[in-house]
Amino acid sequence: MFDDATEPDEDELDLPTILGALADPGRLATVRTLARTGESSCTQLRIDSGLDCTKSTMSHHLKVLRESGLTHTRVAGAHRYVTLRRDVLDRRFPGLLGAVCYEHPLVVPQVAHT
Amino acid sequence: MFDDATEPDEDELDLPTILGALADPGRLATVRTLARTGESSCTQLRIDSGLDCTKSTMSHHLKVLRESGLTHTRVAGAHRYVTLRRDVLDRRFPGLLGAVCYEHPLVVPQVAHT
DNA sequence: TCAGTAGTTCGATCATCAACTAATAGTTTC
DNA sequence: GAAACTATTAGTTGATGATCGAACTACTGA
Repeated sequence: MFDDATEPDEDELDLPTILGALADPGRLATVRTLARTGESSCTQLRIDSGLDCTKSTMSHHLKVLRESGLTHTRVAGAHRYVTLRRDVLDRRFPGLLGAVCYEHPLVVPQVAHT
Repeated sequence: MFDDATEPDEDELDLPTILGALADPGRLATVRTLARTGESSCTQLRIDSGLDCTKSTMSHHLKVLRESGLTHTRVAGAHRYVTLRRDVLDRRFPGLLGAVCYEHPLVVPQVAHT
């Protein structure tokens, strides 16, 4: 009765859909956490991402990420392990993960000094 | 009575907000058109982007793009000219515009041949 | 001044989505 | 099998957003 936990094929990826999945601050934080920690679970991601939400909400976010094609879910017993689909995403949308995952500091105007 | 047509400052840009603006297929097409053609008007963008929508809808999309910080609007008489804020965006989110504006071909599996 | 053009705003509709509580499915352990 | 645990699903509510027609503002030029 549970989902197959399958994600779309590489040729089915849709950029607006992916951007929509990333447009939620919680999901963006989750993707960044995945980029940093690698494979993780629903419970662990809720901790590491610092999201203050219920399990069901986190589960919902993970479903949106999976169905957009951003993540892959590996079912193993009572656990589901989520990973970023780096290879696929880098092929279809080169530079996107990098641009989105790493915080860039605000450029502070510099005053020349000796 | 009309808007000031001002956009947020560089330090106010918010990535989820920008991704949300780009998550609409029509707005993504508009941004790509702007990247290709440079400064353009509401009417021209509606033609060049191939969006089948009314003026009011296009105006709404342009407002979302402007308020997200993606575009700048120059008011000149009866016209409003829209441009992509390349410099600002490339500083705050390096690689994002490139990843989002240029369509990458599907990689077709290759068979080795002599 | 009046008609025409460019673009915005208003108001309404319809769809989507985030969030929650509560219930359920499946696994592991006792 | 019962209990504990992980995670998903169902159902609801409230908010946001896409779209449109119509009215409106603002400028241009005859």
